[in-house]
Amino acid sequence: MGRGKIEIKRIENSSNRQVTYSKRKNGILKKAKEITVLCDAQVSLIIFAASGKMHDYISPSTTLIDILERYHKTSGKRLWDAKHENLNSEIERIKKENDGMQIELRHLKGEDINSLNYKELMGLEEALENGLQSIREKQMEVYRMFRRNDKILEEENRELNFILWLLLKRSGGGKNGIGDDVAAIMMMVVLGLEEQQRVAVMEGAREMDDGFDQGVRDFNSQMPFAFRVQPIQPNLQERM
Amino acid sequence: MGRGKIEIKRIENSSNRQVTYSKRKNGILKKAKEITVLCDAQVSLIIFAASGKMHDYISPSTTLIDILERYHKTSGKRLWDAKHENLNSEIERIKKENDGMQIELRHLKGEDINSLNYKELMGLEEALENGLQSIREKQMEVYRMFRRNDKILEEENRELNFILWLLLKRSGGGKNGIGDDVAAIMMMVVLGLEEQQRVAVMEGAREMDDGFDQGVRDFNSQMPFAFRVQPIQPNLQERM
DNA sequence: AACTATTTATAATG
DNA sequence: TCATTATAAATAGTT
Repeated sequence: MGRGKIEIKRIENSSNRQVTYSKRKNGILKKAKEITVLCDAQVSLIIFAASGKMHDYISPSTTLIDILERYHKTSGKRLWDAKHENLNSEIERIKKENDGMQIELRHLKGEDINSLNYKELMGLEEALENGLQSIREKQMEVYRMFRRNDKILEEENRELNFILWLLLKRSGGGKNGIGDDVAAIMMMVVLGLEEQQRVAVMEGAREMDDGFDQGVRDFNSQMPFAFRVQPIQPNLQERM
Repeated sequence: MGRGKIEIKRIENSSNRQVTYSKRKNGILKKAKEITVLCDAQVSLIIFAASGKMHDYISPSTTLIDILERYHKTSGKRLWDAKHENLNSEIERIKKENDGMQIELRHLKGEDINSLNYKELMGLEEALENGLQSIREKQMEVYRMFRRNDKILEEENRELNFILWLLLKRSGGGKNGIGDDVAAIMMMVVLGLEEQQRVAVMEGAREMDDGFDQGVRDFNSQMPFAFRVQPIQPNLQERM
């Protein structure tokens, strides 16, 4: 239906092909609309050009989904069912796993155990005992960490208090005494020191004092307060 | 394109409509095939007649699924995704539930507890202790059931053995002895009796015997075997 | 994109 | 439903 008859085979000339595509595409769309109106038909027409451009027509009385559902029913062909079935079977699988775990959990919590036989009860008991043991070991570990931390803190506290006391005492009376502000600054410095350095400062402080033993005794009986310091174990707070 | 021009509106004459449908349907299918070949296009065409009859054409270089997938990508329209997404989200949901339970299970078994804080460890411990307690109560219950059952069986056994012994002893020598066959029948009868009746029979048997105490003593020392009887508690086997 | 010669589709008819 | 045919519609090649 044109100036000349053409064979139905791929149009090699690319631009001709494109033009013909455009014309015929419009023709088909028009025909699809017409048959819909004229004959009460329902049409789903999707056309992809070689370029990737898409054109479609769906009869207005319906939807593509509807047509596909009817297509599926009528032709019996699969379409997207495969995917659906995969998903469905995966859901089934996971649900089963789920149920199994749920039961196991309930059993471990001592629920729904009427249906269990003696052997199963023994197995459960063992599992629970093992679990309890692990938990308690972990708790003990945490406890030991606390205690260790406390000890370190206590020791540090004691040292710091002692230094402070020493400084304050000297500041008050002796000829070698230092001022309150200097004592405070020294404390801040000491607080920022590493362990070894702090020990060195301690040694120095001892030598500064006239009678060390007496100083310790006085310190133990007179020191009325303690410093707050940060815990040495990192993450300790998180564990509380 | 016919003997006369027609308006594009529903053909009221049913048979005309049907004829026109048939002709135009063929026309569209032909055009779809032609554009496929001429222009490298990919076409999916599904037509439903008002009668319900379906006709379709899918370009041979592709599949309907493929076209629908491309349609989905290109147009962004939903299609079957709603169902799909529902399934997917359910899978997600269940998987999460699953993971949660898995973690809980592992924790209850004392695994992967390094990340837990002290409070959580305490909670776990309590849960395990509760579980253990429930399990042990259940075990105790089963144990008591066994013991009760055993006691009842033992007692019954003893009584039956005693009766048997009594009968056999008399059957052997005394003037009041009964025959072996009669003794066997009596045993069967006694086995079928209710508790109270059996006790009554026992009493009778005692009176039958000349010296009851001596009889019991003899029985205890001479009886060489025990009867097998059915357990009284039903379902006891299942629990083993 | 428009034009138009020609082919093709199809409405009416038998 | 099938075949025929007059005519409308589609479109290939051209401008």
